[in-house]
Amino acid sequence: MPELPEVETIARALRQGGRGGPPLVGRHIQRASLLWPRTLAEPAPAELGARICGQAVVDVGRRGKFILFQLDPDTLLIHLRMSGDLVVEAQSDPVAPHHRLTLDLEGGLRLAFNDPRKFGRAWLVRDPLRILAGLGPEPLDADFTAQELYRRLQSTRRQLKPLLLDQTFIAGLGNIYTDEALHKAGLHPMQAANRVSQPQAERLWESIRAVLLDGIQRQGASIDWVYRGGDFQNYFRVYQRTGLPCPVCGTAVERVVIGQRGTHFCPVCQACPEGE
DNA sequence: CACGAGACCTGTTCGC
DNA sequence: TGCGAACAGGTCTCGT
Repeated sequence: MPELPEVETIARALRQGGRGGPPLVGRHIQRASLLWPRTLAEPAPAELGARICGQAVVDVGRRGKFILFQLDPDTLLIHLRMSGDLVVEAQSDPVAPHHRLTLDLEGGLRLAFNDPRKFGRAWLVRDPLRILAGLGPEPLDADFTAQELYRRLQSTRRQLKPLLLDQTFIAGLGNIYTDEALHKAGLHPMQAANRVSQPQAERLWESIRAVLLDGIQRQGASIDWVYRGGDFQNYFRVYQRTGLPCPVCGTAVERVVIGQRGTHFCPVCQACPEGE
């Protein structure tokens, strides 16, 4: 489920209400339940309750694909990985089978980290930068310019697809939005980064921002049984559209595997680079 | 440095 | 219908 637009949508809803839930900011945490120990990366499970109880939610934000609950004085970071979700429900609701961590809040509310595949992780730390330090630039920030992207592309020969998925290169892109951005930019997913021209880099910069902003505007993409809410899946250009016509030229969309990830592209619009 | 494979997990869908 | 294989929005680690 969770790439930058989905994570942003969830963070906004938790901060200001939305998706049917009330805002969390200002509420104190009264109780913590860890139902799958490995979900908590830090601190040791035995320390969680005593440390988090009594802290208030000061703000809810996002960095890359991390959701940040700014407490006082700690920060709770949550990464949803493949199948995680955050839901606000009543404490009187039954605890769903895939809830891995729940926090009881003032007002009879429960914040639940639901994660069928158990890949998601939570960190309760004093300094969030310790966890976030390695992340690349935020693609929607003002200081992430086309020039900056071009400069970073020049520094490596890696293929574009795995490079854009690398969170240290740029934060927040996942399999969906990478395929969508490369198609919009007309770049082949196997193209070597340092062979992208400056005009191509500018087009890629514009495309990355456009697909992310579209995704946020649509409140993310809902696929299969995970995640619900957004409708960006109805506007996919290539992702999971193997064999269907490219929206630009009508050629059948192809699927290949690059870096162990399914990759969708138009063989005509995204011209095959020399030697592939 | 760059790449591939395997691990971590469960649920759904596809092919026979 | 049943059953195993393939596949899924992500990242980490290890070997070459």
